Amino acid sequence: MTDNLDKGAVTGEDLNELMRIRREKMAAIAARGIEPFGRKYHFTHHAREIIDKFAELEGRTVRLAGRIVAVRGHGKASFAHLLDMSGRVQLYLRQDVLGEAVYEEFGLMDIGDIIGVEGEVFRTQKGEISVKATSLEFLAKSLRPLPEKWHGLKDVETRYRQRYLDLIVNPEVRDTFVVRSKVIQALRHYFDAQGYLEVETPMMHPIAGGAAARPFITHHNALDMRLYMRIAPELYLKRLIVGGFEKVYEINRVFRNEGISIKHNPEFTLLESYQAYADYNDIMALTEEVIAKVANEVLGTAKITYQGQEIDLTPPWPRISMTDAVRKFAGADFAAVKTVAEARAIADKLGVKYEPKQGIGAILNNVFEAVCEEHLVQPTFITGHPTEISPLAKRNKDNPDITDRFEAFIFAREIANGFSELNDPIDQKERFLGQVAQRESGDDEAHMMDEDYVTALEFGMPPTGGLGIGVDRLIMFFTDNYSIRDVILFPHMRPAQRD
RNA sequence: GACCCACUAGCUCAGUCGGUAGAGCACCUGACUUUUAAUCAGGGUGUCGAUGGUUCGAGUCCAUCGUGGGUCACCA
Repeated sequence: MTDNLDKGAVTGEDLNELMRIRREKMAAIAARGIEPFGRKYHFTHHAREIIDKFAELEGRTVRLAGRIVAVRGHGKASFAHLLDMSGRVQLYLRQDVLGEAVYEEFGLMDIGDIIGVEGEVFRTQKGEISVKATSLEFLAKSLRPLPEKWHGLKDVETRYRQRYLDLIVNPEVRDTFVVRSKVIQALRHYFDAQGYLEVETPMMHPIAGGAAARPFITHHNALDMRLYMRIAPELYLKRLIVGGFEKVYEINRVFRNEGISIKHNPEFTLLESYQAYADYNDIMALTEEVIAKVANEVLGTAKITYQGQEIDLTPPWPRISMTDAVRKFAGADFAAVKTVAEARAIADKLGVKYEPKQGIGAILNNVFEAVCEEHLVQPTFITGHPTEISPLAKRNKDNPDITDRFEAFIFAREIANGFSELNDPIDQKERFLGQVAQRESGDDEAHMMDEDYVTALEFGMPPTGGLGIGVDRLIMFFTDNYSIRDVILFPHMRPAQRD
């Protein structure tokens, strides 16, 4: 494989003028007996600290390490800005302080170079807190020019493929991923504090279960067997509930072999939690609480603005059944529907599509998705999903055609899904058989039969409430990003060049 | 997968009716010891995504392909 970006990296051919000049500077540095690519540098402060603690640091000597992101030369003196993890601080470099030789070495430094600086903290005449350099050290010569200082890097393809550039020049991108880290930390905080045990279950499954999605398929050589990248950790987490862990959760990647869009990446981060002796009402309360608490912990407020729309995450969130939602927004009463023909008639009238194999429940869900979802801007729980589309959820006590299940919607997007878990192994096996029949009739997203999971249920699983939260989508709301690719460091892309 | 749009200098972008490729920043040369999108004088650095085609002549028109973005479908 050749990467056109690195063409000439070894041979020295095909370099554009900007890169050639940097190579020449690198050679000039080496000719002075200095390593262009340095070694360990002991720094004492970050840029942010110089600013924040100026009162105590003024006049003191500090050591900083970071990347040069701007240079303003004035003959025998220069200004530069140094960027590190914390932010940026100005450097002031004077020939009479550094000496002629070191000042010449500064002349061999480019925007993009990573350097170590020792100097004295002071404030310039224009009032900017700065560091007057007394020594400089090359830590890494940058052989390629950075994107432009003012417009930054806008080309989305380059931003995703070379995310490091995006992070260097676009501060808000850096902020997004700091928030992402804090959100995940806050989620762990919450579940840990509630007495949940964080666990890790297999990413490679002999049977891809726990969701309706097409899996990625791989192969284990030594065992000569097909394996699936997991589409959900659900069935393994519930095995742990059978094993006696009463509260478990997992935050990690799942993989679904589906289309890529503004809302979908083939691998995404899912939080799943299970609580024994609880039901879906408990889990709804947990869901609204954890999301509001994470918002408060990370953003300092439960009122967020997403795409110009204020969204209040403060509990409690309204709860409305799927049937009631369809009655409200579509004016159709599925509670009165007794036959598939009647359901189809409603769908036809509303212009909603359905497939021949779909029953009343699936058609109801189609109508809900087509007509109701768009209205669910403020956080809302939709409950009572049809049994037909919920093969792992417990049936409602009064109506076996629906389950004790909910989905949480924010800004018309599903953000969480939970239910009272089906713990009746006889019913579970029948549901699996129903799924298998659908699979055999061509639905490759229907669930597979998982005999071992049924066996686990036969040993007895306590009544359990379960939850799944799409973590990337949550982070999209918290960082006001419209595309899931903007909250995933390295979103999936095609290779830049194909043979 | 289908449809629509985009691809020009390192970056951000212009490029009219088909007639020798442009700007700002960055970069190079020179000046400048408190600037901050530093300033001043000079310098254009390019496989116009790729390959074919039409044409006297293609960044521009046509076809195919590639990559990206958006919408739809599937999904969370």
